[in-house]
Amino acid sequence: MEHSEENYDLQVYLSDYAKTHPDKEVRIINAAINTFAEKGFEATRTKEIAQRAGIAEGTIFRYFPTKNAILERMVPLLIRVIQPKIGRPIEEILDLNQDAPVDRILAAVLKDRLQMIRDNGRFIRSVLPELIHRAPLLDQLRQSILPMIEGYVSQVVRMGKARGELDDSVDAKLMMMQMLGFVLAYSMTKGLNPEEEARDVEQFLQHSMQGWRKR
Amino acid sequence: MEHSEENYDLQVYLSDYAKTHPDKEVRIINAAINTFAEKGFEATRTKEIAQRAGIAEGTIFRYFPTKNAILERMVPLLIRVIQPKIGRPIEEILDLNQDAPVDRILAAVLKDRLQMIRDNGRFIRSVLPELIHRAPLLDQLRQSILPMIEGYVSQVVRMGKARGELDDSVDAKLMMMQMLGFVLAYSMTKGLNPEEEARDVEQFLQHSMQGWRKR
DNA sequence: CAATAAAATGAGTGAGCAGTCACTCACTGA
DNA sequence: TCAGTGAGTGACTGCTCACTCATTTTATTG
Repeated sequence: MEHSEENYDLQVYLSDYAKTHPDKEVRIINAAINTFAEKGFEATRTKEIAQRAGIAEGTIFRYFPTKNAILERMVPLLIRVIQPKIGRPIEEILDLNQDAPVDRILAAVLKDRLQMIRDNGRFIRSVLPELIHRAPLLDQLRQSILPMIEGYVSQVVRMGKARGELDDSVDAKLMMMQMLGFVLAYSMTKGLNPEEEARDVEQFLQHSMQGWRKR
Repeated sequence: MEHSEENYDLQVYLSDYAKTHPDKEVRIINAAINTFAEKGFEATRTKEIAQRAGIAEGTIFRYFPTKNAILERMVPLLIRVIQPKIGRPIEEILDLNQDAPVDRILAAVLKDRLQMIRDNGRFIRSVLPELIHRAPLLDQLRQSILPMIEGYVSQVVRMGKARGELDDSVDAKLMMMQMLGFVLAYSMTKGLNPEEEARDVEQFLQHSMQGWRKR
């Protein structure tokens, strides 16, 4: 399908899991991530997962009882990969850079989100589409992500209001939706290359901040 | 799955197709839309489509060579359903209401989009998820929708600039992305009920317009 | 009301595939 | 040196399900 794209490697983004779990299990998950991302869960044959992982088909079932179980294992792993990416940068910016203007903080956050999606695109694409008709797994993902984003955005909003940078009418939920919407629309319509992205983020924030600024 | 939701009926939203095509064919498509929306394409058995359509399994294959062909037929139908919904209201507002302020036009457009998604949610949910790993079909859908939205938004932007309501720096593409993003984020996070939606749309536009207005 | 054509049916078929299991063999430790 | 172990293997199995087709039902025609 997309031959140009490189294989995703869990080792890079979740090295502690890769270190504390059998090599073969990690190889199976990696093979599954990449094949699911390319052709989807249903169209992926366990035979192909085995081939890509460089093992025999039967070995898969020593580590996972069913094909489904591979997908189920992937959900908490995806959460572990993206949750710290959501939390850490905001905390860093809030702690280390207390006096940066709000729009600089938001710009850094947006760029960081888009970078995260660029880095983990394959992993996200392998899991997310399959969750649409698996409500429990989707909820698991949603509930571990959305409240966290909202928490951080309202922290920024409180700070901005206290400093008199943001208008009192600004609602954290709506602001989160505007930012989430930007990230979503951007991921869907653009090819996600870093240079033009940086420009677009600036332009988006320049306009959005006008609407949020104290008046 | 979601028992509360009513069955989607193509007849309601594409009556000319329903009139010019065999009754059984329309029944099959309706049954497929609703079953795909509930369990997804792969998990849907042709037997179940037949049962819901009130016909025998074999009859499906008199109207469609393969199960896949049902999905492929659905894509142009979805386009036919949502394309006029995108075009007509904007044209109406632009033609009949030349002197309405830009933010009123945008509010009407946004509300109309959200209503369209509410009306055709089942149809969209039955088709869209299945296109993620079928690039040609997805492109077909994207290319018939995105340019149209962009065209209309730039029309509004040109008008707004000419009237001195919108700032010269406003970029139609970015504005489209902000609006598309709002619709996307809204569809994903909210339960889509009309009353609170109207309030949120107003709030969104109130802030966004601050950023777009002539200064 | 035959006679013929067309449409509809659903039991049957077989290709495809997740999951099994009898077997292999590298390694261990006695 | 060799019995014991268990991770690893891949041919095999049993089942599912999209699709077929011989038969039945319904529509059309003279």
